[in-house]
Amino acid sequence: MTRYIPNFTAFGALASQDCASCPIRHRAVCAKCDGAEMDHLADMKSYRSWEAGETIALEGDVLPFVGSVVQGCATLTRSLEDGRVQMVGLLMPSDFVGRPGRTVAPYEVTAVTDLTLCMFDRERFETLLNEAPHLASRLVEMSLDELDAARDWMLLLGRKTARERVATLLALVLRRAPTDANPLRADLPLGREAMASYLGLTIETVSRQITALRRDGVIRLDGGGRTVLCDDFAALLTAAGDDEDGIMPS
Amino acid sequence: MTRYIPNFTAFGALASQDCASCPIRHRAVCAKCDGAEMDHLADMKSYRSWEAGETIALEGDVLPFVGSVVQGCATLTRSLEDGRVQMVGLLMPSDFVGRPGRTVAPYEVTAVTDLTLCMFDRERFETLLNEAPHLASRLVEMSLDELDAARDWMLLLGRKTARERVATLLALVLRRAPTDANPLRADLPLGREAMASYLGLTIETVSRQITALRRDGVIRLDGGGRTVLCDDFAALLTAAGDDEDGIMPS
DNA sequence: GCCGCGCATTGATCAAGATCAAAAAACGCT
DNA sequence: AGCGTTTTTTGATCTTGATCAATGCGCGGC
Repeated sequence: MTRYIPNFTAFGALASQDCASCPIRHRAVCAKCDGAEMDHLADMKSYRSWEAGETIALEGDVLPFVGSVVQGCATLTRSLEDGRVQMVGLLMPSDFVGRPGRTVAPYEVTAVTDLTLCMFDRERFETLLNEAPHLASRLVEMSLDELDAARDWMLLLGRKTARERVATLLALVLRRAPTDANPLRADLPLGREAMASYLGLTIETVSRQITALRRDGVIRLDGGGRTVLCDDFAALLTAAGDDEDGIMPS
Repeated sequence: MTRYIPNFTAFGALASQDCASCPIRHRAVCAKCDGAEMDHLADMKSYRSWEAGETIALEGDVLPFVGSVVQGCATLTRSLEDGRVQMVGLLMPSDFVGRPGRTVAPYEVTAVTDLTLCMFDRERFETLLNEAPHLASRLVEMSLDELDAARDWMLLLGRKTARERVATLLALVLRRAPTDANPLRADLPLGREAMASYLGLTIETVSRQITALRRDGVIRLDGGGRTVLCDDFAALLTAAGDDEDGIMPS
């Protein structure tokens, strides 16, 4: 039974196969393939880094690569002509980036922390995809998980209250945090503005709801509001309006 | 250059390859494969119909098949414990249903009109996927298109006004309508309740916004509010807050 | 035609969150 | 440490869409 984490990081499911850094992960992708194909993958890789705040691609840019996050954190955003912005995805380590079969990025990709990507030339990756059925069918599953996560977020954006939205995001970040110790603790990769953008709210509302959750003893803050602590994760999930515990049968 | 329709129907992209009914479409999927595989597909198919209003699967149900819509219209919905419901997808003819690699349906699937599906046994389809790389890599692209559509909808749910949401949905329905004649005309497959569910609004708000769009001369109604007419599609797109015309480079 | 039911529209009021505005922390820099 | 910048918090008010409550309309049955 594997832990199902309902967010935009389903591509990271690969990382559950004993590999945290990029090269090992891509080896895991091809676990069912023979050694030759693994070498082929290793051969195609390159790395690149961006600083916090840098734009990786604008809406409509040609993206010549696919790849995955090695370190750091990036956001995907879509916007309206008049400047309204909605974040549609949050990329964390081990998440997949890019679109085999499509040249153009349909949303803006921005590094929110210093970021390193492991990249493959898109066309060569597509060729590989056509030759390695296990890789392709794994990628289908991953895309569909990603789709489920997007649809979960639609439920949040369409029906949840401000408090539930904020609690949901905090729970998501805490779940993905490296430490499992009690109390749960995680550094927020996103500032208030990015959180608001992700949640379909304004900065002020996010701030007020965080204050309210703190007042109610559901969470504590540290490090100048950049670190969340949680003693009672069940209470946080209740505040998120969604007390399923994220365990799913395969 | 193909028309990019930003909704949940990206799976229908297959239908652009000269095939409207299900068997032909699946043949198109395997256009690059050899004839034997096409026959294999034909062999595995079965059909089933549901009446308007019937539930096809509940959240958490085991879905033993994958397939596609031959005729009619279905909705995907996700809900919170307290009864709040959000529609997360609208399935129209030629759209794909189901999740290779996953047994459980993560949302409720309901027929909104009389509906016929063309189905494949899920496990046999997965086997096929592992054997036919072109099919798998095509399915990756389709899933990613579907993901883009879901993320477009996140922008709508997170940032658009009630008027923009309603206009967006009407534009979407008109775009998918069979007739291209002027004035544009389409029967609404969804009642006000389903529209509200899709748009993250209430029935009353949807009704008021439709009235307002009618008052402003952007649309007309017919057939007791079940048919939309539109003389000025550009005006509708403007009201949708998103006047890109849906043309996308491949 | 007339009745009854479900669906859609319209109206009055309310409340959650947005907006406008200011104060308070946190952080980087010299 | 001191200063300026940026981010976060807090406060007051306004607006959009939700809620509560009728009313209207279309359609099928007899």
